[in-house]
Amino acid sequence: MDNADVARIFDEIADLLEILDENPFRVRAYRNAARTVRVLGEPLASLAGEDGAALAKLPGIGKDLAGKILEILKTGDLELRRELTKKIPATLLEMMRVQGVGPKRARQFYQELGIRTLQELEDAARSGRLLKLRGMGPTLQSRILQGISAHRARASRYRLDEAERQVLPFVDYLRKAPGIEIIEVAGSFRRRCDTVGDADILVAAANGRPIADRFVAYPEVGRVLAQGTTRSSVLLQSGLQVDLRVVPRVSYGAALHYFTGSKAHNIAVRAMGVKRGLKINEYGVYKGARRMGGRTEEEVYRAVGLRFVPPELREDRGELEAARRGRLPDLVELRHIRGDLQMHTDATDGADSLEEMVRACRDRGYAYMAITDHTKTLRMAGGMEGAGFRRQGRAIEKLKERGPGLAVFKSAEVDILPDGRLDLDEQALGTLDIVMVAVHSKFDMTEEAMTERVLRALRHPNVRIFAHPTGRLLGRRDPYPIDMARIARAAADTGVLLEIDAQPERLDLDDVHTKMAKEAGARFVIDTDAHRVADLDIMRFGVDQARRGWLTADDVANTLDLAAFRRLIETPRRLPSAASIKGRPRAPRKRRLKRRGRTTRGS
DNA sequence: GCCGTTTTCGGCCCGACTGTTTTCAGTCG
Repeated sequence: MDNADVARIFDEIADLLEILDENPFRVRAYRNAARTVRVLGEPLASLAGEDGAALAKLPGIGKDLAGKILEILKTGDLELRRELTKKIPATLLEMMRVQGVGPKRARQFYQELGIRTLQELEDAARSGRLLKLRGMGPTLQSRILQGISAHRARASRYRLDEAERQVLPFVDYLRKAPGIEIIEVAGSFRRRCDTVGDADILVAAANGRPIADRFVAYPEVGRVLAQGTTRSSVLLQSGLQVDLRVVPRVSYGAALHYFTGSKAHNIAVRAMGVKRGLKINEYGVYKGARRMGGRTEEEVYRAVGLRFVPPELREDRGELEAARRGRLPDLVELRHIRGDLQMHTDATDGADSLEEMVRACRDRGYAYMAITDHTKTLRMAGGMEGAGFRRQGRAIEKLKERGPGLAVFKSAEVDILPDGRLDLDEQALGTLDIVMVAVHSKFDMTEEAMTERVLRALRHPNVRIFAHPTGRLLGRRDPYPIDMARIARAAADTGVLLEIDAQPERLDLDDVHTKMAKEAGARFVIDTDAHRVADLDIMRFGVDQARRGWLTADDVANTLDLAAFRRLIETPRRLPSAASIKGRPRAPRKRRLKRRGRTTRGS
């Protein structure tokens, strides 16, 4: 059982308790615990110990929930969950995923009509049986039918780049509505989450009516879910839900803060307001009837004694405590990036030539770049043997004579073989300026075996960068099992740089692992893994994720100027320490103090 | 079920829209 399994069980219990109309704060406690567990960088199992005392120090997890985590880790399930599912079939939970069906209606369907599954609900709605229920009319019944078909059709979340392609043209269209003073996309899109569930467009305007009218008339709209003067929602034909909010200019900052979220961050900020006798809502900050601010986000934060928190950090992962202490990180920006360290050419699976990639990097103003074609085991990508890299090396040398306008490093994305050896002979490795390693095969190993495989590769003295460390492909392939906490400690120990791969379907490392690895002392590179010239422009997605992982420019090696970067890669790497060689987890660090935010070092 | 610059007990964020209801419950974000 890993962290995600524990989180899933806690969420399931929250749903079941909600259907049973239990104390809503108890429900929230389970949801909070699920969230804490889900964003925890290291495995619960390594933190648990015998009595779970360290678990009870995690935010939102007390003695009881710590015990339940231990129970899940030991038995794979919870007695409480089995008890609850005796009263309420777990199949009701899928019904609650349908828009318009919440805990009350799910229970009503089950208790009064004996409906247990989504299919039974659809049958009942089609035959009109739902109309017998109190509070249920023909409109709701057909709305539920629509919700069921949308639920079946929908891709659950969109990658950030896919969401951009849909939302930005919509914003351009909406911009032409009369009376718009400001328009901006908020929500997880503004926080630059790797995937987006729905898009929130926020508008400042005196009169919301004409804006809502234009909003619902957008040609790509498939269905209008709601339309009001301040809030409207549509479902695009693609399945993406887009919400519109219109507020007066004077409330714009409070509304932007609120609709940017995250929900957990907002709740925490509002709770801080409550302690100061303030009410914070999307229209402003109020003391009694007196308005204290809300025109800008800065005013909202100032009201609760905080500095402005960049949207990428607003996940209630310690940013409020850091803001209170004036220790928010000065986040890395796209303009800090001086070079791109992973890209492919037509020598393997890239589309463009060496010369074209070099010219494109120079045109983007970089000071340096690295060519990282694949090694031989990756046959489907046309991986090369040592001879191929020597040939490419000569081509790079020749190019340099013509003065390409930036430094071009000879590199390779070397496969880590299943036993941890590298897929390139020592002689060829020695000719490269930078050795990057990655896993591309045999993903089905155990976590222990995969971790040892990678650790062995990282101990090779030539290795500088570990690329896309978990191998995930958003929406297509789960990360392979690997103990990232151990990998991060080894990276910190040896000076191997961890990659944040900017491909929107990778974004690997993700934000949670990045923050954890930073706290372990690791450093990073952000690169595009470009397979054609146009891919070089996706660097910004990698920077977004790095920011979500709390990285500053100092944490990212390819923000160094050429001279400093050259020194870094020409300095022999640190040898791994004994602890790292044995792969033994270090003694638990003194951390995870009770208060949220104390888990992160200042930056 | 958690938590403590009011507290170890009594709180726990806040508002909009819809459909059904003659005053509000349910859902959603």
